[in-house]
Parts: sequence; structure tokens; C-alpha cells
Amino acid sequence: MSKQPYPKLLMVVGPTASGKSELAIQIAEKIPAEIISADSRSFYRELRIGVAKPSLQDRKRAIHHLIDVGSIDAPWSLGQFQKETSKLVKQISARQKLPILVGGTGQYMRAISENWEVPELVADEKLRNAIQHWGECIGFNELHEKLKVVDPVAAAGIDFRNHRRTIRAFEVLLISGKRFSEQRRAGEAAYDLMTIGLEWNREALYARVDERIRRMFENGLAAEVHDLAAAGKAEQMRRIGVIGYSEVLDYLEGKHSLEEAIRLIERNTRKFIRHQSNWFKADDPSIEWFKANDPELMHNVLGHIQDWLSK
RNA sequence: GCCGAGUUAGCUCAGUUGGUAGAGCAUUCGACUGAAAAUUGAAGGGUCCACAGUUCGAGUCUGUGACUCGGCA
Repeated sequence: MSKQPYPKLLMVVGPTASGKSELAIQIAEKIPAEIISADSRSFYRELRIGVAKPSLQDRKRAIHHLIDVGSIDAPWSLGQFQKETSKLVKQISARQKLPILVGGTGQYMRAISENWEVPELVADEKLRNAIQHWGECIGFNELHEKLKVVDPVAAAGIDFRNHRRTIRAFEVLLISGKRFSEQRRAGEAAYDLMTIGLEWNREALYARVDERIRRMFENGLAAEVHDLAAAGKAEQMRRIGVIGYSEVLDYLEGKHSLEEAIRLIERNTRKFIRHQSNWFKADDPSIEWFKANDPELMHNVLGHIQDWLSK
């Protein structure tokens, strides 16, 4: 008997509103599989309509993991996500089922596919604020100069205008006592991976996004945000910075009209899609792209998966 | 009809005493291993309403016309 190979893991990637979730569910209806959500906004049980979570009905069609597992009072980190995901992949594999990781959060997907080593370390809000304050006092150029002294490798990779990443490099150094740059390494391969991507024509996808946003409002996004704010969660919503919620909050607080809020959500979602395509590129050799509009989509995808599983 | 203001990038607008144009947003491409729906870099894009005049040279000055907005009849 040969040594147990790496567990198989199917990843489904693509921009927001591309139909990843539905595709994953359809796969899970055809072959024994369970879905792990790698969506950095679906962890939170308080967020519903605005993050386009799979419906309860969808969750009956297939088993979903990492949805509604946390609260916006205690945001998840990359390390936490990674730990939970590897645990789940093991469990699902042990049940003789295929784990399917579905998500549009590039950093999270990459952390799994490249098996980044992300030490677990609790974010220190106070320290962050202190470093931020320090930067404001001496100037962020100067802060970046100081980073060059203590961690030149990290400084070289961070634009001096990018305050946030400069702050993070200091935060990591101060908490862990080790340089940010020394902790960047990919681990060994952990999974037998296949990644399928859903490909859209930009214009068609933008139109789909606008339609989805319209439906979110029909389904009561404004009421959801209103209720969360009434429950004292406005600050948490803003801190997490999730598209749809901040814009509606501003509308509820009278900073702009509802039409303006919708316009901003459309704009920010488009920007998000463009940023996502930096992580999931059309010429990435590790991604098998499928045209999302193709009527043969499911047939093509299933064929591909069967070939891979039989290997 | 008269008076005034305006017409410059896809949109909203800057443009100093005349030297062939800028910003923000949008669009596109990129960076990113401890916040990532975050943070951040770059690029493309203009017969400056039209025609005529003054000038070595006009987005800028003069005239005429077109269109838009406001006020008065």
C-alpha cells in the first residue's frame, strides 16, 4: 500500500457575483463534497443581505462551513481562517468527501494554495494606533525611513506612501520580536490542488453586479444596516469596512442620498472586482478558467473534476 | 426679444499678464504573507462649441453664429 498522498482540495475562484457559490453547490450535488467558504465577510453572523451569503435553502443543498462562525465584535484573522480550513479539509477528506474551497478573497485563497506560514498572533489595536500616531508625528516618510533601519527587506517591498503596510511591519516586529520580512515564507505543499476559475466579460459582470445590488435593497439591506446600527454595531461595521454597509450607514446618517449610496456601492464593487483580478489572473497557469456563460459549464467542469479525481 | 453667466478628458470642474492643457472621480493595468470587500502604485484618454480676425504664437483677446442655464419683458 502506497503512502497516503496529500488530500485533494478543489478551489473555486473568481470575482464577486461571478456565480462561484452556485457552481460549488451544483458540484456538491453531483459528487460527494462539502463546501468551505473563504469569504472574509461571510464569517460574520451579523452580516447577511449585503454580503450575498448562500441562502438557507442553498445550505440545505450542500454542507457549508465557515459561514456565520464569528461576530463582527471579534474580527477573524488570516491565521485563524487558515487553521480552521486545514482542520476542515482533514475532516472532510476523512469522510471520503471532496472539500471545495470557494471564495473571492485573494489573500486567503493564496494562503491556502501556497501554504503560507502564518503564526497566530492576536492583533493589537492599541499598538497599531500608537504606531499610527507615531507616524503622524514624525511623518510617514520618516516612519518608512526608520523601517529601513530595522527591517530593510520589508521596507524595500513597501511603498512609503502605503501607511498601513508600514504600520503593520512595525506591529509584527514589536509583537513577535522578529522581523516582518523573516516571517515570509511558504510552507511545503499541503494539498493536491485543482483550481477552477469563473471567467466573465467585464461589462456583463458589472451589469450583473448592478442587478445584484438592486436586489439587495429590495431584500431589505437598508433595514438590516439600520437594525445593526440601532444595536450599537455601527463602529464594528465601519471597522470591518464591508462594501454596502458603510455606504448605507452614511445614507442613514444623512450624509448623502439613497441614490448616492447605491452609486457608491456600484462603484466600490467594481473597484473590488478589479482588485480581485490581480489575485486571479487570466494567465495564471494554476487556474483552469471556464466561461461562466457557457451552457455547457457544469458538464465541462464536472468532466474536469472527474479526470482529476481519478488520477 | 433684451440682459447676464456658461460651453475644456466619460463625468464635475481648474487653467495665473496670450507660449498648443491639468485635478478629482470614472476606466484600465499593477503591488500586497499577521486588518485584505483593507491599503496602495502607474497608465491611457482632449480638433479646449464652430467659423473668421488680431498676433511670430489664441483655451486665453476681438467679432459673428450655435447650444445650455438664469433673470427681465
